[in-house]
Amino acid sequence: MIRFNEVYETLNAKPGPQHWWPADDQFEVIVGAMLVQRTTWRNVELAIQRLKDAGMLQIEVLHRERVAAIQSRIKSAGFFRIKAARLKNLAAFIVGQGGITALSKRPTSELRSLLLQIDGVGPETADAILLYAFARPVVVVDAYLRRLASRLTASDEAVPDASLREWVATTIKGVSRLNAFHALVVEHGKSQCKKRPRCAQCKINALCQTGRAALDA
DNA sequence: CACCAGGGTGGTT
DNA sequence: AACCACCATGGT
Repeated sequence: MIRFNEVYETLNAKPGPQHWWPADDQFEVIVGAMLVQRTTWRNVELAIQRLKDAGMLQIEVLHRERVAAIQSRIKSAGFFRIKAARLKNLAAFIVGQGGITALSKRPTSELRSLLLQIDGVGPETADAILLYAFARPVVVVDAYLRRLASRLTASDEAVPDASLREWVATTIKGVSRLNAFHALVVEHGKSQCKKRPRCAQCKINALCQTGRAALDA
């Protein structure tokens, strides 16, 4: 297995963005999680700000708002038609569940299956919401982590998600560490070479060099 | 001009 | 179960 604590330390040694998922409240985190799908955070920030300016970034308001009005505010985040419909539906779901406070009282596994019922919330978004909005100790498995893990294996083999979850969970303990770990993985992933199968050609290869030494037999 | 970004869904083999 | 097209704007 891969010892991700060494990966963590390696990535953490490099200076990077500090407070990673800035938001005023839990709902803003959840909205951001939906908007950031297949989009840059930069474009999501603009959309969130435009929602705020219109006073729409509140559950009850968004729940009542016209889809067309939501669309016009989030265009910068891309896929604005489906995302607008999903945001409105998301607000309706939260209202139907008795609000964020009520949801916060649910056990993690139960909350996860609830989130997965929401249209537009898949495994990754659900885990990001659990970790960043509800502060649950959850491993977020995304494309960056998969690629990183495959590069830490001897011949760039794909690592099953279940193994990734298990390995990260056993080496990265606690909400704050899991929080920082996912942030580090994403930040590193952005600058990591995607085309080469090996890390030798990458601009940032320090991680993969040390990372390979972190492999168990 | 092509390619990509902190995915998910629905349809086809 | 493994692909596939699609969603759409903004940056490089």
